[in-house]
Amino acid sequence: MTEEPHTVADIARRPEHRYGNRPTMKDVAALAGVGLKTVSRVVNGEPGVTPDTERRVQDAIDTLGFRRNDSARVLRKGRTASVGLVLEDLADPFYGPLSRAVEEVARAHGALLINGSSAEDPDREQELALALCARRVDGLIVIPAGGDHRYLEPEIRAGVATVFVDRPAGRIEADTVLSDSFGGARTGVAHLIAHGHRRIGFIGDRPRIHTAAERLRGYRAAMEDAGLDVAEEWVSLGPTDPAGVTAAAVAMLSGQEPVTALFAGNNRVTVTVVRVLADLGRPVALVGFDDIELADLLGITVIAQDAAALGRTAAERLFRRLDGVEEPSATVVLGTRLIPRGSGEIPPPSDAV
Amino acid sequence: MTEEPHTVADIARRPEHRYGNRPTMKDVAALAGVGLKTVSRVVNGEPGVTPDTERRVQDAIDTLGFRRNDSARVLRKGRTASVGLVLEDLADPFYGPLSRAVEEVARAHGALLINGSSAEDPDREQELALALCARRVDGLIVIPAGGDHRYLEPEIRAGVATVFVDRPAGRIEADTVLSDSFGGARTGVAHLIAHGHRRIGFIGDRPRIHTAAERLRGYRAAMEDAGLDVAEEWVSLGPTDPAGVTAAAVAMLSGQEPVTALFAGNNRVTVTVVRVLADLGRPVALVGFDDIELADLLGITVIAQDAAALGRTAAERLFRRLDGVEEPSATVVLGTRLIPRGSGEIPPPSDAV
DNA sequence: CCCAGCTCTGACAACGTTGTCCAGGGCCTA
DNA sequence: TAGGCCCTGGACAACGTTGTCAGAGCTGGG
Repeated sequence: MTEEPHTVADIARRPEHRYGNRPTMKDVAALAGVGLKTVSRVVNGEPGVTPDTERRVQDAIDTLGFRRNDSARVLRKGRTASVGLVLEDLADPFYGPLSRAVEEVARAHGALLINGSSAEDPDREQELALALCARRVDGLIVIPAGGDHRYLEPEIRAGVATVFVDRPAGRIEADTVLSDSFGGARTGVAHLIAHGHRRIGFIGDRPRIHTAAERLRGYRAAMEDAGLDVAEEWVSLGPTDPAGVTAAAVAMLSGQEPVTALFAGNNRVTVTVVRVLADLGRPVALVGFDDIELADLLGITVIAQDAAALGRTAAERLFRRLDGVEEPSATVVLGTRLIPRGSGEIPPPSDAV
Repeated sequence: MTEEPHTVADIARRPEHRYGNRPTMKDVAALAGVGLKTVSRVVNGEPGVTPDTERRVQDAIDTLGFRRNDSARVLRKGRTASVGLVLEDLADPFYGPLSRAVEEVARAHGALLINGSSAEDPDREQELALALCARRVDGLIVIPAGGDHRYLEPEIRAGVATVFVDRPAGRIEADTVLSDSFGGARTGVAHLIAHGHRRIGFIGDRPRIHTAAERLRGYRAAMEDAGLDVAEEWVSLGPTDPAGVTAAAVAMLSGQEPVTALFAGNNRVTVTVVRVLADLGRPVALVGFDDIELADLLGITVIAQDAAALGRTAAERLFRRLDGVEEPSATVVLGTRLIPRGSGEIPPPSDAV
């Protein structure tokens, strides 16, 4: 060492230190009476330091409350050991488990997860994803809100591993993990048809959302498979706020030829529809896409997708990329599961055709 | 500029560039034929650049797909414009809205939110919080899992603004935002007593969790207010996994003198208890702490706390600190609300004392 | 015609860390 | 005892950005 030792008081006295007076390795080195690099070695558990020196350094670290500045470390090393997750809304119960699953995988790989909500806004998705890239996350998992992800091309080319989940990427080729929205909806609607329904309503989200379009397609396919026509007034395509869904459901359930069954396109729609049906007083069959907490108690038949499996699969794929595995990008489609709980097995009223 | 222009191909040809061949400001400067600092000025929208120069720089940026490296920026500037949130479990529906509320406030202040789950493990909470500090987050919001937060003292002294939410900090003085667990539980239990119950069970979490202890205290206070004794077998203190709660509930509901009403200490407990009661076939009164989705349809009376308000309040306090407001640390307690929906208004059976 | 004052630009250092490389000292062997 | 080797520790550069400062070019007034 070349300078007189720095004490805690010395450092606290520095007038305008940027990190609010944080000690650096240099301070630790000065206090311990060793060189800068020796401190680095101790901090990183590198070999080549005698136990005695190590103890002196460790004491200095504890005395000063030193913590390594990862920004500087990242700058030097080029890897941040962090991955980003851009999702639609953390408050949506579907994304909690997904995010948690990603976090667990990241943790197992020693990486930190940074996530943000796009609020279903394409601009905000882009802003967030690029902000994460500016932070130099090693990888990115995106639940697309928008339909054009070419803005990520420079990043991907620059080496940011990227995986899309729940919805496919737009106008770009990339790894993708999806639930089988088409097949799930088709199964669910076929289930209603098998229980005798002929007039079945579909309440889903705007078709610019890929899963919503796929579920609508599944609905139409099931109807067509059974040789049934679809009246336009049986189909509602968002928005899916409670008021919109309530209005749509009420419309379908009234009039000359009301639907006798409903298929709900996602968890939020299901919840609202259940409320409408509870007020209705007349039994109407219902199958919902996505499982919901307490659905078993309410006897709601659902098409369940495994949010945690989606997140886990995507994260594992991401880390395989980060581990250097080179393979062509692929799309993985995870299956869904019909869980009959009563509401989907209600027969149509006898006076219905 | 002093070097020959860098082209996209030049940069791609670099053998071992650490960020997977990312262009830097130097590259942009070389391609645009300007100095380094001019690029910096353009990127940051600083004045003093002629429109013509700015256009040349912007073109080079677009051509190369340049994105500023925020790690280097942070290192230089000392502020990261990011805050960390350490919570218990992102998959818990209570924390989704809380996290989302924090994110919204952060966004409004131009900051990014980094969050992680402690899984209710004190060691993991510490590991996560310190990892966030190493990333030099400007501020930290913590939902404590452990009871000793002295490990944060050096960080706080070094200028990391810190706010605790939902549970108080242990052995350290800091800003805290809480729900009124004691008052809420007392109100809920008093509600059951007002409806005629004398033997009331309490199923909560381990008392080392502050909210759990407070709710237990509220239960005991309400019972004492009414001059009622509490039998030890009426109180279950976790764990709150479904099996444990089911066993506890079944035990309290059987025997010579079963309880006629239950108070559930949190949302997970409530859900499990509702399942048990559904299987029981006999009406038992229930009040739960925390609101749950669909609780209205199931007619569950709850003590509701506002998770989003907790998050918002904490985040606002955090950013006031970051904006330089100096004031003594304080604890804010947010009120709870009793929402009667039926289950809490069931009277005891007539043969009960 | 010259210089003051402005605008625009660029050279340079610094942020805190890690990788490279070299020096010095102790120990073993011949 | 001398020479070589290994082990420990330190000096220095570099990562990509921003703040400081000074210089170049231009305009306008004296």
